[in-house]
Amino acid sequence: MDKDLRYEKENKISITVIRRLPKYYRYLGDLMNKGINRISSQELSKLTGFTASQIRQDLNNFGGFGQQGYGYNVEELHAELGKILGLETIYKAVIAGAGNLGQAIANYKGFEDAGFKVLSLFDKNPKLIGLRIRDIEIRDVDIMIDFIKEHDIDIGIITSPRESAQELADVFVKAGVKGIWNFAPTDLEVPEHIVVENVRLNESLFILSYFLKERMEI
Amino acid sequence: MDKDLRYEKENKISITVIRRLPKYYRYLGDLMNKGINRISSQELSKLTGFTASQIRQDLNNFGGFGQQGYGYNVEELHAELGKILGLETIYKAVIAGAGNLGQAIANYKGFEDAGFKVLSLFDKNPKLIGLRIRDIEIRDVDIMIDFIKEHDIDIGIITSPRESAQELADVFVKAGVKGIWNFAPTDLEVPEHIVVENVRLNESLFILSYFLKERMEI
DNA sequence: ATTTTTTGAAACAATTATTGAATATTATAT
DNA sequence: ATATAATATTCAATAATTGTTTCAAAAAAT
Repeated sequence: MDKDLRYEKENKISITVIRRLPKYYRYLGDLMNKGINRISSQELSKLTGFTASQIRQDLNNFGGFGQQGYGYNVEELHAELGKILGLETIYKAVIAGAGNLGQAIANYKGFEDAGFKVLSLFDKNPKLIGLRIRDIEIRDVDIMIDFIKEHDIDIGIITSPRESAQELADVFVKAGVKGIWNFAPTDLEVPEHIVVENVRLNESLFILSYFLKERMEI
Repeated sequence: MDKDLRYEKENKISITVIRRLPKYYRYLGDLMNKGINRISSQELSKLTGFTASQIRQDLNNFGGFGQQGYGYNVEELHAELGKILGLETIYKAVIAGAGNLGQAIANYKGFEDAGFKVLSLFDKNPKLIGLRIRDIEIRDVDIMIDFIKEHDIDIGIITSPRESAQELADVFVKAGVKGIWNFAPTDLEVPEHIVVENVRLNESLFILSYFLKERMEI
């Protein structure tokens, strides 16, 4: 297939659809754990809160996984969504910023279970360098670029204060990571081919505040 | 004004608009720090990436803050957005789950600066109880309900593992918090009048994964 | 006083979500 | 075993929402 055509084809699935997939994936995982092996869009609707038709349309973007009169096979759909989300791949990651947030991420087994392996943390604080979170070592940020190149790291995670975020992103890009997971409250400037996903804790809290205020006023 | 009418009026501003406000607020804050006191929608567009007309439309939902031929007064618009987002209020919060993530939030000065004051952390781990993060004490989760009632806490923050999240939410609701900021990867069931804002770290990471995979395939 | 800038509002376009018809499968009843 | 009813997806059409473009009016700059 022509590369550009392919790109267009892939590209036509909108971000709003993509952002719903992880939720489907999560509920399907729950169903699997409960030993349920069959589900209709209507039942999934009750669980997720999306309408049944929206769920069907979302899933149909990627192929006809369901069967008329039967519904969806839980295990199969879970696996398909895992493939779509790229969760069958093992990604190698490093964390820049070994404060509480960086440590929290390094500590969280859930990410490793999903195929995201943190190989090292980096910090400039001498008191932290040399320590270990689980068995992940905290190294000097000065050697980060070499470490990334050497270990062929896919994902750089930024959990530093805002001020150093762009600088760290530059190092990540230079070192050759493919994606950046950014927790700093700033918009990173990176080349087009680098994927950036932001976690905006501030914004999330502000939105909570907005609705709290709204609720009080009514 | 009639309560229901008021509600409808408030309600007609869509969540997609609301979710853009914090970004405007952030950039306006940056501009203030740079001593810039005037900005046009076109300049804001360059900064935020939203179109100028969308910015004007968004802001006009809340009132005509701009002036033809001049643009927007940075300080004034920043203040207005702060009001809209409810940031002039001081919110009292507690954190349920004093692991790395809970500690990270307790440690983050940025939240306190924005008017969110963490009065206590809670955990069931005896090794943590009694410790202090900055000057915030970690207390036994068993006394959480009384603490919340006594101190008239507005926001409950859940940074516990998934398994205990719903239970903690129930305690929060019973104790009378108005909103919950939930970091656990589960959908909480709470009464309608409680505001819940979720931070889905898992989903964010999965979306990064999706785009990484997509990029590799092209 | 004239030109330029810039907002705000309305018209238009695109995207996203819902509905309904057609079709296939399963379960039930005979 | 077969026919029938109920269930549930898929696909196309429609509706609703969201975003962009256009343009008149107002203010600022020259």
